[in-house]
Amino acid sequence: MKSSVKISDAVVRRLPVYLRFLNELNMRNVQTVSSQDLGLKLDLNPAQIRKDLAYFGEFGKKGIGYDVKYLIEKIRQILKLDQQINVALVGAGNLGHALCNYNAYFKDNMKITAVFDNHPSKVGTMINNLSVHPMSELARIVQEEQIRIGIITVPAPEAQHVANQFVEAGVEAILNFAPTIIKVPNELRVHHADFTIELFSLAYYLEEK
Amino acid sequence: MKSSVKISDAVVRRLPVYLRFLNELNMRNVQTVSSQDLGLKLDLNPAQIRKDLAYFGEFGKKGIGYDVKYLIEKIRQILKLDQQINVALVGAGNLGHALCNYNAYFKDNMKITAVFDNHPSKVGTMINNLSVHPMSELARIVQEEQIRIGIITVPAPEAQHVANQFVEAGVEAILNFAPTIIKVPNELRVHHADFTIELFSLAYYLEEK
DNA sequence: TAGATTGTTAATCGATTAACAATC
DNA sequence: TAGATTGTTAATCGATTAACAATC
Repeated sequence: MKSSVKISDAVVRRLPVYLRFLNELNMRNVQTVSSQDLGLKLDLNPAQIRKDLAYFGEFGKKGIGYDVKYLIEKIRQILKLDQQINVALVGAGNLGHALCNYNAYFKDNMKITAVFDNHPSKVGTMINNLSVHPMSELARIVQEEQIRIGIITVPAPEAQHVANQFVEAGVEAILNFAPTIIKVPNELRVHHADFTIELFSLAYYLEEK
Repeated sequence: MKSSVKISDAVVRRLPVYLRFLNELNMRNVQTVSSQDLGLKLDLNPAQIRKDLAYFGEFGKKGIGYDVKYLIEKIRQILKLDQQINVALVGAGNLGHALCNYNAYFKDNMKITAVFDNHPSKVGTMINNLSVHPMSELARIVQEEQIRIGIITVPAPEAQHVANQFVEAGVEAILNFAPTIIKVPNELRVHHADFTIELFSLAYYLEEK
């Protein structure tokens, strides 16, 4: 792993895409894959894939390609998915519910281990095997369960407030689904999963009527 | 509107962000806003904002800034949100449900007008005021209701199949929430709303433990 | 008029792609 | 050995930012 070189966000975001397809190949018992194969399937330039991977080490074999199992292991290490990462979710609506359903899919790396919501009709109910806690317990549970990532699935007007509480509780990163920009201290990382942007920008590409 | 110049996707994706904040300003009865103000609030470079807008026309006034109401109108035109755009959704799970709840939020521009799911326990149930149809009715309803955008909220293994049916039914664009890459003919536009990429890439930025 | 702010050009920065020696 | 494919450098392409004349 060549440290010192700053890896761009564009590169980091392609790693999960590689990982997902590699897992698929592995399940089909494919041993080896070339950047050519990957590029074809993922709509990416093979040179870009090789360059992305080369930031982190020499994972391939000239003339052969990449060993699928080995590359999976390496990308999991790079993304820190070789350790369990606990996640808390605030907002037990339909979206929050949907995300909890992914727990199975994530295997044992990245796991939603606590759900919060302040609405009286939600507190105490169960989502899968997790009970919904009131926000007053956020700080305590984040500490006790060593939760490192917070997911926000509340309506936009409440998102900043929830973010503040996550910051105070000590999470290291936030994934915000609310369609609004939240401000946090520099040492935290925030990603936005804002589908309204995807949907509205899609409209731009429709044919003129 | 200077046509001929190809507008990059990065520019197009910022337009909904501008629009959202402008709507907020408008609701607070703010008359005018500068690229400076916008940049501060949206974490963007003011020069970039001016350049983005200038691709489409001269919307501002030197020394003053942009008229909020006027700019809202213009961006809505650019994004084609000044006409109603009907949307179909396939996959009546929690995620599909969550998206249907946004209908109110979208006012009358972009509207989910039909929901589909092939699971017997779903067909015929109601989501808000929409009844869930079987997939066999997709083509007919897309035509009858002039649906132009398809949203996919089914599990990954079914996503490509649903996409094919959308293509056949004649939608112009697809928003795919399934964590897999779908292939469609070139004349269609596909956007991916894949939160697993956001979540996994977030892990990369956690502190080494 | 003086201050503010646009629209736009030029400069910079960064990301993608092509090309190819090295080598399995 | 011949063919395939990597890792990496150099070339290209595109996006962001700085700077500033124009002007409200």
